[in-house]
Amino acid sequence: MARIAGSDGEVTRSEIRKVSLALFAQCGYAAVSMRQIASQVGVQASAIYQYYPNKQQILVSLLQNHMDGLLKACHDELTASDPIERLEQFARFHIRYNINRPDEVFLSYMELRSLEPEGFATIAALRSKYETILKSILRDGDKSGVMKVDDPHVSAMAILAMLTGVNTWYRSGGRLSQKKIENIYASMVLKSQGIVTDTADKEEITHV
Amino acid sequence: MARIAGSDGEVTRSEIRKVSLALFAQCGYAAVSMRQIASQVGVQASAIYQYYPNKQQILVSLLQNHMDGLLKACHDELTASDPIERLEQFARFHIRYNINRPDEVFLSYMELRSLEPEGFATIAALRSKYETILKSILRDGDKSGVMKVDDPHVSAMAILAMLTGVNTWYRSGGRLSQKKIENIYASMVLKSQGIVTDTADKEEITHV
DNA sequence: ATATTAATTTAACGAACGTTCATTTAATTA
DNA sequence: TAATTAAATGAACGTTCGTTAAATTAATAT
Repeated sequence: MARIAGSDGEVTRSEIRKVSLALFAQCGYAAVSMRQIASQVGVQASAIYQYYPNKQQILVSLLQNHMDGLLKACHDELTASDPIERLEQFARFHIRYNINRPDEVFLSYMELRSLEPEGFATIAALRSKYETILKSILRDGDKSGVMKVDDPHVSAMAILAMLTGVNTWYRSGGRLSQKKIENIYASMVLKSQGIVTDTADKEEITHV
Repeated sequence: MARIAGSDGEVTRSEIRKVSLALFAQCGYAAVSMRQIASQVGVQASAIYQYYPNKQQILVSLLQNHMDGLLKACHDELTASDPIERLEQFARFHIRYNINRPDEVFLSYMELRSLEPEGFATIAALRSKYETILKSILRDGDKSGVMKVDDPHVSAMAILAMLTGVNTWYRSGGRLSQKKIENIYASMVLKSQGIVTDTADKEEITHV
């Protein structure tokens, strides 16, 4: 056999992406074989080489794609100029965007180590760009006195870790709605940087 | 050749552990071969089987060991009875303990997926035990009114992710001392749960 | 109808994998 | 000193790995 009736390169390409993403996230890049991917796509391993030059490039392409989408969406959603508002927008955006892309996020944080130097540099630069957005907000908020930021770099890392961590426990259809989760995390992020939210109970705070 | 002059089983065993830990953390469990471990230990691959029945058991043993140590140390350090003090003790302990064991922590969070069902159940139970310690503190603090905890489970996950995240950026000999980092994180954790720290600047908070 | 391009197959490559086994040498015990 | 145990070796097992090459069929363009 050779070409199959009804076969379409674009469909196969996107199937390879979908399957690779799921398998890499579930088993880890190194533990997944080309034959495993091919099998789930419904094709022989050699067919994958029509679309990607090698296994490594599948990973690079997936990560590149994710980071590009993240940066673009973030830029579009951060509309406020006030630092506090911007921080809240960032927190809510990060939760909302990542909670629906658990596999991409997991890959982005876990498989940087599987990248060869060139791909690593590319992806690390994109991540750094994203981190800088948050650091700028924190620096602005601290300078204008509306936040208490001990160290912008540490705060940024702490906030990102906290927000991204939602993917370690959240499963759709669980006890809490995405909106509720977004609210809880946004509130914790603001409070962690010395911003008092207006969710009533203000007397609680003055007991010290 | 066979047995080497001066060879000692206990030394080799601990070398295997040390090397496996470093390699698993750096490359991922699946990407590391028995020959690779053996080579760094200075021995043939077959010699490893004198100490571990298979590759999987090396990983299980490393993770088991780490979680046991973590739980034991945590139990010893959490001496306070006041919820706020206990939360601060927990935050400081988690940072201090984990910051000096980056490889173990990385493994514990990343390679659960590499465990076969039996090992997975064991390690997951230990982790759950640790998480419960933090959840109890948050529940106590919320009930007695000294904290504002939206949801103990979410707060616990958020705090743990935030604290554990320090290992993604901290490198010894960097700009900040471990003590300073501990302070910053402890402060953020307390604030995130509605506790106002006594680091002055209280008027900042009342501006809302 | 024919030629070309797209999509896939089958077969094969050498290398590396985890693991087992029989053997060999060093250290310890009797 | 002889027998036993401890610690390691080297060769080999069948399997799987990523990747390449040539062949084959389907769809499209001429």
